[in-house]
Amino acid sequence: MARYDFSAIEEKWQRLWDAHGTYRVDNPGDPGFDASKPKFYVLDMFPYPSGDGLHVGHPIGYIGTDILARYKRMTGHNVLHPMGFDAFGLPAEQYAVETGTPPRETTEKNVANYERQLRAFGLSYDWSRTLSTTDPDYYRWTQWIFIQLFESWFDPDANAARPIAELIGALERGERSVDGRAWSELSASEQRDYIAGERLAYLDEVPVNWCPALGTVLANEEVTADGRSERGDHPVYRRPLRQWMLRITKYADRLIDDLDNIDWPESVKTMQRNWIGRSHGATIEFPIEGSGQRIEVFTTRPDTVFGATYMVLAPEHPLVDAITESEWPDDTKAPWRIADTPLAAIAGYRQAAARKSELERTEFRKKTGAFTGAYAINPLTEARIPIFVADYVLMGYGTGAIMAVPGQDERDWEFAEAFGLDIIRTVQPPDAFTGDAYVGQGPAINSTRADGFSLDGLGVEPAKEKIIEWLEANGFGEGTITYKLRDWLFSRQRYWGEPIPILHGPDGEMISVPAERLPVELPHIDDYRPRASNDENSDPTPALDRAPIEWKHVELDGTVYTRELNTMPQWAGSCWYYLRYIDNGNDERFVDSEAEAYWMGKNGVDLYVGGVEHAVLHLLYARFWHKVLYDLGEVSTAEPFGRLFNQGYVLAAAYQDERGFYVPAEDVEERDGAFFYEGKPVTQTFGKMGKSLKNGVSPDDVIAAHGVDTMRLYEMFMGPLDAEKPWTTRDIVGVSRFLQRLWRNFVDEDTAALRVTDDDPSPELLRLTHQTIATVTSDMEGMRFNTAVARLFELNNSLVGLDAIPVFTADAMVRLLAPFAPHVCEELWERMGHEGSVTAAAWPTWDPEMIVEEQVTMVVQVNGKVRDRIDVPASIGDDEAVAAALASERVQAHTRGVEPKKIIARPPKIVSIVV
RNA sequence: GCCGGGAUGGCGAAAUUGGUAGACGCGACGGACUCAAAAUCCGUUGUCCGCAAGGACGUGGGGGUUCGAGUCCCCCUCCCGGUACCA
Repeated sequence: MARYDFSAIEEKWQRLWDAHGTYRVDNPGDPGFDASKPKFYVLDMFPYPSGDGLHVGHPIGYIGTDILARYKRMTGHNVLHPMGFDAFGLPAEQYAVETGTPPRETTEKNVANYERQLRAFGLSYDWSRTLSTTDPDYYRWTQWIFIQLFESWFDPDANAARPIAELIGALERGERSVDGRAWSELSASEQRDYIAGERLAYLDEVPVNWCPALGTVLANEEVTADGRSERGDHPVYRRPLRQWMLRITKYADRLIDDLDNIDWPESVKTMQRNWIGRSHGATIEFPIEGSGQRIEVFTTRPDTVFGATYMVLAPEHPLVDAITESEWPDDTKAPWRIADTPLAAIAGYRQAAARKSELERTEFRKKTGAFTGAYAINPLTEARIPIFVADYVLMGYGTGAIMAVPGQDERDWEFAEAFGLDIIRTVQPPDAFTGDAYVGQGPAINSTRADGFSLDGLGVEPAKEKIIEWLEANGFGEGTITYKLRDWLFSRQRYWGEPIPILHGPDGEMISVPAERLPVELPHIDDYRPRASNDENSDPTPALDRAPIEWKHVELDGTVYTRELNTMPQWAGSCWYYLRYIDNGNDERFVDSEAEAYWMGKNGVDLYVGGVEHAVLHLLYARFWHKVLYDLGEVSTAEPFGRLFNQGYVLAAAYQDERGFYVPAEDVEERDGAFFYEGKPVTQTFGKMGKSLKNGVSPDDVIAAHGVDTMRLYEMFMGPLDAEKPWTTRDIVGVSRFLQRLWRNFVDEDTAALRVTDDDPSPELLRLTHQTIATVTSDMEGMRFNTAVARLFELNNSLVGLDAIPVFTADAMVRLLAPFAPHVCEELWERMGHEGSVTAAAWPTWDPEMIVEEQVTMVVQVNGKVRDRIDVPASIGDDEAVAAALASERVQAHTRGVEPKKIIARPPKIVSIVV
């Protein structure tokens, strides 16, 4: 028997799908739109089209969503299933720098190649809705959304974004004032600064991550823990720069709280909660001795304030200069006098701290610091406590200053030991406790003031409440909430991104580009190189600084403005693309409201599938933008993605030479269980398939060898969609054989005649067919595609050897398999005499009565061990089941005539006998 | 350290509520067809003892609950992912 070659079938059906617009879906208002059907919006995270093309690990999620999209069509849904390209970003620009090829050309070429590969997978996208974030027709609206952010402020009373015009109106009408001053009392520039400080998009001088090698600043999210750029692994320096920021921090609470309303993996929710990092606690003000000033600290443990025996400021804290003494106080301990004066000690320490890399700060956590010579007063104990500067306190969190409580904090304990500071326990550790700092629960101790106020005996939570009350009553602080989340640094100095649509006026005022002037198109420039340098003190100059002068200057109503030259980060385009698919031809609005209301429904995107690597970045940013649009009435749901699913990575064997470098896996040979590359031995490891491990497998090769339906089936059969799974090329033949066998079951090899009969199936086959429909349907609903395929294997195997396939079974087989192997099933569907695509066929139904077995195998256990299996009627009752069990010779051999102590009957599954 | 997920044959895995552990597939072994190979078809395949009938063991390790545990509870080990001087 020859292997059947499906390539002609696959080519034919892909051509017909395209010609007939099989996967196009209408919007409300379109002539073909059927409003009676429920909607299902199933979305893939769109790819960045790299020059390397796709490997077989990429489409695993796309195939999963495609199967579900096809299943939902067959169960009577209007299915929106689009695909596009996230095409701004560094690689195209770096390629441009190396070769002079404009990023647009590179991007268009890569997009075309990606689309070709994706189409070859037979994915049922509505390609008429495709988009690329780099299309001016698309980024016009990205810029428009930025303008909405710029023209909005966050109204704390409404806990929502509102148009900035409303704020200005309220100020002008006197309904609001600025720090007690009437709006009219403010100068024009004061008014402008105040409004600028309220906008959701604003310029601010902030400490940023400046990467000289990339010539741009980076978001916190783009910098690794050891202080290097996630892209390219270049050093990143902290320095203050004036940059565009988005006020995401105003949404911190809603971004946390609304996680409760969406069906996402718990791990992703946890990552977002941790990233936002909400902590409840208190700010406490410590008066500085001999000065009217106070140091404000944030603590989650205000109940331990009686144990605060010293204070620490971050090296960058603005109060450091003001409080550092010029001479050591007389009672300064000798080890604290690390220089001639406190000023010299602090200056030296700050210099050393600034020189330390992030890596050193985190790797060697030895506590270091310097005494300022100044003292603060603990407002509870009224004790004099020394003020130190130390780099274990970070300027970026809380207030950049802490009260140190060594008794209850491990870091403070370490520092106190190193510097000989007092340690007072204010929480009673359990008797068995042997450690140093005790961070657990327990009654408060040593926490009584001279005036009688006391926390002693209270647990941690009641003590917190009581102390916050005291702090508020006595003007030393209040209960507060602090977040780790910072505002989103939104400007980049790169070329290949959306220009920020802002104009700078001659007096420093800023206006957004009028909507009718959008998009602000990227101008042509000849030299794409970032002003890269290894000098951390070099200044970032936007690439658009090299744009023609005519582009940079804009005249509006007789005033000449200069354009903002920064561009947006890569995340911008992916923040709203799921909305544009709904209505991507619209040049009046970013999305038609009626179409948006229909497709986003009440849960937004019904299923969003992608890699877990976007757990915080893309998914947090997109939720933020969506909420702003929601507040402004532009979209109808509070959350964009009602259900999120993370597909598992595809792993593959990778090979390292003796230097540890990866060698191309496809060129490695195996001999006697050992591996060789160019004749030299290499070692095998396993890892995520991709360029970095040089272990990518090209889908083009797999399709050429086995056909695309085989590839689709194999990717689903490997294992659960959300698990990571190793790719094993050898295993593909299993699914290939399945399709070959299926074809031979349906089509006579010699005559090409259809082997389908009108005869009824045998009772066994009828039952198996109903059972298969039932289990595959439930597997579809649960996205258990691996077991669905296995059930179809079983049904197919049962057809081998039949003279002809009963049409009932043949029909069910083709419909059930169509979402997985659409090309073969379209062909069989046509040959079975159907008009039109199987895509439009109805999903088969089953009769619950037909799946019930009449005879089943009942297990008999004696003392918990299986001793016999008896065929019994499925309807058998307790007494008959027990009788049948006791009658078994094998069972009697183990009960040895002893009267059973206990018999548990669960017919028809099991009878359990205890002797 | 903390948070989340996981560990089942030679390999990928299955077992939806505690009820026949290993469905389905790969590989391996034996056979049919063939000059031969590929392809295809049939059979065997958790481990150990046994000619067999049969028996013992078996879901990372240890303990527990139960007539019965991969599944529930307690303790431990290892692997993967995230995060980390966050006060």
